[in-house]
Amino acid sequence: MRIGELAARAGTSVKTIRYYDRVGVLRPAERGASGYRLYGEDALERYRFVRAAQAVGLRLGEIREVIALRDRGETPCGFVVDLIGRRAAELDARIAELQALRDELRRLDRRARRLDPRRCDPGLVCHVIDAGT
Amino acid sequence: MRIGELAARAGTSVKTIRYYDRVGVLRPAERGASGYRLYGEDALERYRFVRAAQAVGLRLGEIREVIALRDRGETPCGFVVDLIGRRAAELDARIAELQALRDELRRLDRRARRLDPRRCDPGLVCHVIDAGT
DNA sequence: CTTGACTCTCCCCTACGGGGGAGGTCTTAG
DNA sequence: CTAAGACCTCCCCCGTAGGGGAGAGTCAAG
Repeated sequence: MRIGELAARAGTSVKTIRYYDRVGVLRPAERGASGYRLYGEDALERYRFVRAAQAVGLRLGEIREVIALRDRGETPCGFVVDLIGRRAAELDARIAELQALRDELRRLDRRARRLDPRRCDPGLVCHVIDAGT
Repeated sequence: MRIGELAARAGTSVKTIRYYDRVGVLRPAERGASGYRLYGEDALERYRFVRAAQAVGLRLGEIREVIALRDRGETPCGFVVDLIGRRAAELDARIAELQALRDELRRLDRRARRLDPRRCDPGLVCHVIDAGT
């Protein structure tokens, strides 16, 4: 099938399919004489895999590596578990960071309620933030 | 003082100070005859405010608005509290999202341990991810 | 044979906060 | 006076996953 049909059946845009070709996660089976990308039925399944992998936080570059392993006949499971572990660690760090920021905002908000806006120091931009430094 | 001295005293780069001028959060007091940016002592304090505001998640565009309010003689406290509230809500949503993803990764990891790599379906790219769809 | 839908490549654009470097001017110490 | 170092503007670059549109070739139906 051609790119338009694949995109329609996959429920995505032609641009996205072309982009996936470019980054190497979804290559067409072949190119027609006119240069058109031609895909087999398996392209649909492959597309769904890419989406599922993206949904669990893998980047297209990583997904490409997973697919390359598979195409070389190896089982990418170990590699995938590794990736997932690393992503989980990054995620934990990121969540902790955001939590800390969230706590800081809560603190600022409580302080803002205690401060009197009329007693704002004119030399500062805003005592809500300035004093919290 | 000129831009190099301000950057050194603030512990940042000249590029950053120029960028802050461009986006309007830290304007020089004046320009010398040669076009050089000239800053007063207060620039250092203003710089610190910008950093503090960035640290609590405000974007430069928002910081510029806060400063503009202040420069118009108004107290930006209410606006700042508003901004902080909105940022907190965004943060909550983002944290929940990342938590959900983290839980999904945990689930995948547990499943990967139960699956036998040797019984990977050759028709799929990776059963760890595929089956989780 | 023509027309309209489809496809191709190529290039610029998004958010965000700057970094790198070119090419030209200014200042200041020796 | 001259040379180094500081400064100026302007333009392109990073990451991520595409979106928008130009200009040109291709395919199918009427």
